[in-house]
Amino acid sequence: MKSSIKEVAYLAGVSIATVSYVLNGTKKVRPETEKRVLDAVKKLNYHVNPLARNLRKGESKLIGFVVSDFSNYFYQEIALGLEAQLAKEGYRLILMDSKEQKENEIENVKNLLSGAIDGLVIAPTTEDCSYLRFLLSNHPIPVAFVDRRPEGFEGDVVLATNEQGTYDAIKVLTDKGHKDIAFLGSRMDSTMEERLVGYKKGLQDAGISVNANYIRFGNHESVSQRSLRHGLMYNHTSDLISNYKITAIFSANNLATVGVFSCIKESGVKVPHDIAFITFDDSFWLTMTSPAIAAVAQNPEEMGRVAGRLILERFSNSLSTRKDSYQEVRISTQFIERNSV
Amino acid sequence: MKSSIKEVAYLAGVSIATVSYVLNGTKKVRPETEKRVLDAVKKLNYHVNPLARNLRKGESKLIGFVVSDFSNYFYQEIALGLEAQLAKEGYRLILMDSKEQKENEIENVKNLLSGAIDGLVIAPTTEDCSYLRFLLSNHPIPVAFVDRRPEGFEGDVVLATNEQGTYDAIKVLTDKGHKDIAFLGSRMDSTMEERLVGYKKGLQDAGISVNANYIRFGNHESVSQRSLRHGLMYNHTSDLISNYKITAIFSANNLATVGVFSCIKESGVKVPHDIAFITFDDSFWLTMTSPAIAAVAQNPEEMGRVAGRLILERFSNSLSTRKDSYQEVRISTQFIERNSV
DNA sequence: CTGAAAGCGCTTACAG
DNA sequence: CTGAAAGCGCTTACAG
Repeated sequence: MKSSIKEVAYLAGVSIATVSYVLNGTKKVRPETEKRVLDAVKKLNYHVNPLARNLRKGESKLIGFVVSDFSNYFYQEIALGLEAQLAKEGYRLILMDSKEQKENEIENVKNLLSGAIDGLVIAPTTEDCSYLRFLLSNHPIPVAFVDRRPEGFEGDVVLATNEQGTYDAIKVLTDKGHKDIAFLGSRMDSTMEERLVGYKKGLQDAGISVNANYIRFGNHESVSQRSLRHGLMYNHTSDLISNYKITAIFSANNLATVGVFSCIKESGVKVPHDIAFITFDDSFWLTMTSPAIAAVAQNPEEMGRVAGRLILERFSNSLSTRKDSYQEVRISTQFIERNSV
Repeated sequence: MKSSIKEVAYLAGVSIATVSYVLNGTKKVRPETEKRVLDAVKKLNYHVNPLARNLRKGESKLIGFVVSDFSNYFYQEIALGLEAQLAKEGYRLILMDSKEQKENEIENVKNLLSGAIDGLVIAPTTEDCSYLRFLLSNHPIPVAFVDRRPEGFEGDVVLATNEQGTYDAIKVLTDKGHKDIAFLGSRMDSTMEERLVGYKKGLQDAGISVNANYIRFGNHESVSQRSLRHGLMYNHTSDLISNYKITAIFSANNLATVGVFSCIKESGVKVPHDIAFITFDDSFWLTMTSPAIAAVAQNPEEMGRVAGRLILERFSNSLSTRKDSYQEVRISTQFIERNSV
């Protein structure tokens, strides 16, 4: 059933080179000849064999996306933007989930490399990306990172304005007179560090001193949205509510929020009357709760689009070898006011 | 930097055939020879060029997944299960979002076919899949469908137990004495039809007659979770609450629920006191609302896994040409009781 | 146990 | 404007 370029050439009475020229528009061909080729193509319902083209051109038009936790909708939206951006230039996305485990991440990259990919986008599970030095030593493909800045390996990076976003939220709280504001983050990393800086600056600018008891983190373990409901964040929140005189909580990412808000809800604490609440990361469900939850919205889809753009630029500008040109792009966040403050 | 099989052969003092035999274990090779090859491989940090292997073997180890609406977490979880299942056999997933538009779906399939894929999984935007007949006529690859049964094209299908799941939920309501139960679905299709059958049977078995006014649908337009909040479902709910004496609402999918619950919440109706509420499709956020929302949980991850298994079976059994062997697999749903009933 | 050689189906200098 | 031919880097009958 499947026909090859040879059959087309034979049927059209030309060489396979001419068929290729017509199909790719790489050389001028006499209109009459072109028609004969096109007729033969249609008659045989011929399609170029991409496997052969790939080998010949040394490219696959495939980009790998290794994502730290695909069950987190934040990353799903990044994938959405990335896919859309790549599609514009005829590239396609291969998705691999690391499930918050570094070893899976490494395995995924290896797996991707053993297939054929032209570029790599990574949302790393932890900042340590030194393993890439070895893995990529014989694969000169561009790599872009999203959400966390890598250590031990260089590439383009796309991050949110974590510090500013948090600062904005804290300012909303301090403007309303809050002085005892807790900061809860699911786990410490470079991104969380930036948010913490925003928190501290926000307090400082309002003349409030930082209380170390009010700052809590989860652990580096793998955590799913579901298990988080009654996990470490839940306990931290419970402790803060019971034993400290906090009047506001800033939850520094969507994973933490699941545990924090579960606790708030189950404790019968009134939001915002007893405690005001703001979360980093927006989602549609934040309007389904009572009250609706104010949020610092990231723009994950845009982050994905930009990561895609950065990778694609490496192909067109053939900058892929120029290490000095790596870009760090910040995507701005936006405070979304709702009844929880 | 990149070395080829030739260089390995040269360095090891053997033929390229022998290198291939060692690397693939396809033929017995003298241990001593094997060691020389392996040493050369390590020394050169050689990796097989997948592009060449693909051409030679006529496969890409790539499966395309064309998903009707990737912003819907239901499909994201299917992708998760599918990816995991395929990874087990060394296959990788290419993801394409149709954004609820048939034309995008067709474009995605074309795009995928013009690249190299060994199989296709489709969550179709509408049941009409006759376009595949033409597109796949020269691409003899297996196709599996999830979530909706295709019309005009055959393949393996994975569906939830839509009728039974709905029946279970309605029974919970009728057992509690509800007689005026509304059914709201975001749009009519084969899957929704099955749920509607479950609804009607549930009422019938409880000796309650169906009231056509209580059954409402959205339109076939593209709908995002966000825009749905105050869309057609919201209006239907508002109408039902204001003008009919309903005591319970069954929302037949997660998209509808966003609009329905938004309206319930904003209307100040007390759940479950004034109106009991159950939704099809579970999600973590259903416990964040007040009250938590009871749900008929599908198992999208399992649906993805099974779809992957069905595709992989077609490769190993070389059944891909046997049209008569198509399977329809039902993944069971589970009622999850929460305070909304 | 090992190798020479064909061939997967293209694209692209090169020649005319 | 068109074609003969090299070659991308593998795998695999086939021969010995």
